[in-house]
Amino acid sequence: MNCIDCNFKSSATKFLSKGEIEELSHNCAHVEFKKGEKIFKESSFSSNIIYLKSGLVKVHILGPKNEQITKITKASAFLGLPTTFNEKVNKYSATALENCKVCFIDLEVFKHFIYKNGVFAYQIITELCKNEIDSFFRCLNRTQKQITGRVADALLFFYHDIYDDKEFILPLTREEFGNYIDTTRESVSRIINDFQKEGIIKIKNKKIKILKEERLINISEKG
DNA sequence: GCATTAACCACAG
DNA sequence: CTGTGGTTAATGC
Repeated sequence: MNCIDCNFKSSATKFLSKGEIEELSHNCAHVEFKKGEKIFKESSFSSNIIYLKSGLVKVHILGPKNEQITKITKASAFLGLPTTFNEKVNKYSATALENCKVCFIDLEVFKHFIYKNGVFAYQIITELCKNEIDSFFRCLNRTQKQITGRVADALLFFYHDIYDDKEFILPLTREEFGNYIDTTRESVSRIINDFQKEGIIKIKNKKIKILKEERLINISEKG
């Protein structure tokens, strides 16, 4: 496996020197996961940085009551920075929502790049900052919007950030959808059906088509 | 009080 | 796994 020819390089990896790419090649394992498989597991040992090359993933933590879906990430992205960088044990799990291609990068080698290559480090920091801002907004939305607004948010998220298409297959069960936006599967069902009755979306099982984006944005903003 | 919101429970496809 | 209906608790006019 040679990383030079990889078509899925992260914005950071593009700034590695020839020698560094070579070093990466020798310390990186490519693995494929099928939909539904766990990529890494909370409270298990890990000494790798995990990079998602293609596919879609849910990141989740087991809470006292149920599984909380922290975020949904599509490629390309680093999955296990905060969980591995200064920790021996994973603080959360990641599960494939679609078939995924993933690279496991040796932590020591990765750290070495950070020490030696400033531009590489800068790119990593940029990604981390973006993640933090995203999580701030998700926190805000979760706590200050009511469920209708959160469902609208999530639908717009899938449209804008994940599929870039008004019609898509929801990669989550109703239960997971609930865990993602902090509510119950029943509420998700009801609100999605209400949206359909009002002609805002069209839904058949997991297949969703957004008909009135304006209305969704409006609902999302109103909370 | 009365209405709204949302969780919980139960039952049925 | 989903959808629906009834019930209940909390919150807001």
